[in-house]
Amino acid sequence: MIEELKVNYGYLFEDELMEEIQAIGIYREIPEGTIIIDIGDYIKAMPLILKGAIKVMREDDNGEDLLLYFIENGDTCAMTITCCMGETKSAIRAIAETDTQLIMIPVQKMQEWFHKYKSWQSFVLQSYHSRLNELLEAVDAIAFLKMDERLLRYLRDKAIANRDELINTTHQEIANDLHTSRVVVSRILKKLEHEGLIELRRNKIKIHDL
DNA sequence: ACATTAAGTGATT
DNA sequence: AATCACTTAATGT
Repeated sequence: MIEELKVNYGYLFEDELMEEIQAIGIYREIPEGTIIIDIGDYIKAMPLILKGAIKVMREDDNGEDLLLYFIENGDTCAMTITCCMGETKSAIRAIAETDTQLIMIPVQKMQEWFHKYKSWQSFVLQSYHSRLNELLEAVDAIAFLKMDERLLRYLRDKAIANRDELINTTHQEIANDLHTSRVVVSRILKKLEHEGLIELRRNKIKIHDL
């Protein structure tokens, strides 16, 4: 566990901060599919991801999901950062995309460190910045890309998050993430297969050139 | 062998 | 791009 922390964050934080993280942070292992943070939850801790990936979803009025982006090793959730500033509820849902190892940092500590450690401050700001960019990309994708382009992007993102070109999912699940229907997903996937970009099997999609 | 769930397809809006 | 209705294929019991 200490190893994982070193590998992912050692180069970012000074030794003193690393020790505080180890002393204060709560290590957790989260199985795939677990809801880590749900919409409306008050956030009391900030996760530092050691291993695995998390998908961040938004929900519409009808309770339908839409995937915003994936977060991976060495990253954190931007929602927690905003929430730490005030007493806000989460506007997103975070689900473990794969089995995930992370360290939970109490919000109070994360505020304290913000003033105490320069490296922590820039890490938080940097994360916030990249999450915001990913969010804008997600908006662009929904607004300007056609379904086939969105789907291809989705597959690539998912393959990267999982660090595996063989994706394990159903067409129905993809449809849910992209907020479309299963039939549409099946058709586009068939098309992509004919173009030689992917390979389809039951519950599995292999991506050829990442 | 049968039931269940995933995926493929034509037609319609 | 969504929905319906139906078929076919894969998998579990």
